[in-house]
Amino acid sequence: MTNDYLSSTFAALADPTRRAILARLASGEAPVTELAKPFDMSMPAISKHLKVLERAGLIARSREAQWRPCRIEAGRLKEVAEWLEHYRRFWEASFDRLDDYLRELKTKDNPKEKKHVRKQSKN
Amino acid sequence: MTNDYLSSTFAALADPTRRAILARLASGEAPVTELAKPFDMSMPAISKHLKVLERAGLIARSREAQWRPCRIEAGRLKEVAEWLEHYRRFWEASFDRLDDYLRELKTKDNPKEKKHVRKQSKN
DNA sequence: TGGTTACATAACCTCTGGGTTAAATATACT
DNA sequence: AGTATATTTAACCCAGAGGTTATGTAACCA
Repeated sequence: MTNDYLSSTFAALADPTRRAILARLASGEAPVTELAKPFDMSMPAISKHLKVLERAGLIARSREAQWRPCRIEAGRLKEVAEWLEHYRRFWEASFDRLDDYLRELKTKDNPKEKKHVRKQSKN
Repeated sequence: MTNDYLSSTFAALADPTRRAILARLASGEAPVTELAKPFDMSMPAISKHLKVLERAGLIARSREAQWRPCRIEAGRLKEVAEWLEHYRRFWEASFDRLDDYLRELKTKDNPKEKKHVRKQSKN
């Protein structure tokens, strides 16, 4: 499942340095040295971050002489967006409407339940 | 900045158990024992996962007798969605149009550049 | 050929994350 | 008061993440 990828994608995004690198790459390809400039961090550290991003499928690296330009690879970000869509109603609906939704779900599934709804196939 | 929260939110979402818990909670409040049922895992492990989700602001817990019902708290998910929006064009635009975009960005910012664009204030 | 630049790999350290079992706490039930 | 149920806390273990310095490799330059 796409499930497997989600864990490594989220893990990769959980680091501010890596998110900053992605933000930089959003304005175009860049070689490693340039990506490293904003950070007070050794090159190997940056290299590791890039490897994490690459393994997570968030960036791709090519070769150009002695440079290794990096660019954003958007597929996994799209998967994250799709995963998030399942929860959109939680922040878009007004709270009242959300309550309505849950109450409806509850009574439809298990009319006698009072405390909490029972497990039901998710998603 | 919202930046601080993003790291803990993404970190919380990087675990499949925790995402499954969120998926379950998407269909309504549930107490801890019920959340634990699908998993071959000790209660303290679940308890820790819930604490991570709570600290990340992804769930909230209340009290009801000896139960601690959990529910989704959508604010942080919304922040993730907003963060993602900055990258939407990367998976939505056709590749040609993306190339156009980057080329335009590049020439506008630094007309003489050939290999790669220079650093520029991000986002 | 030798030096410089760009980057990766190796070896190491430390801290945290995710799991365990055992014990504590809180509420309800009789 | 005494037991059962629900949940958290404590103490521990181990693997992995994120950083370091030192070293290796590859391409360009003179």
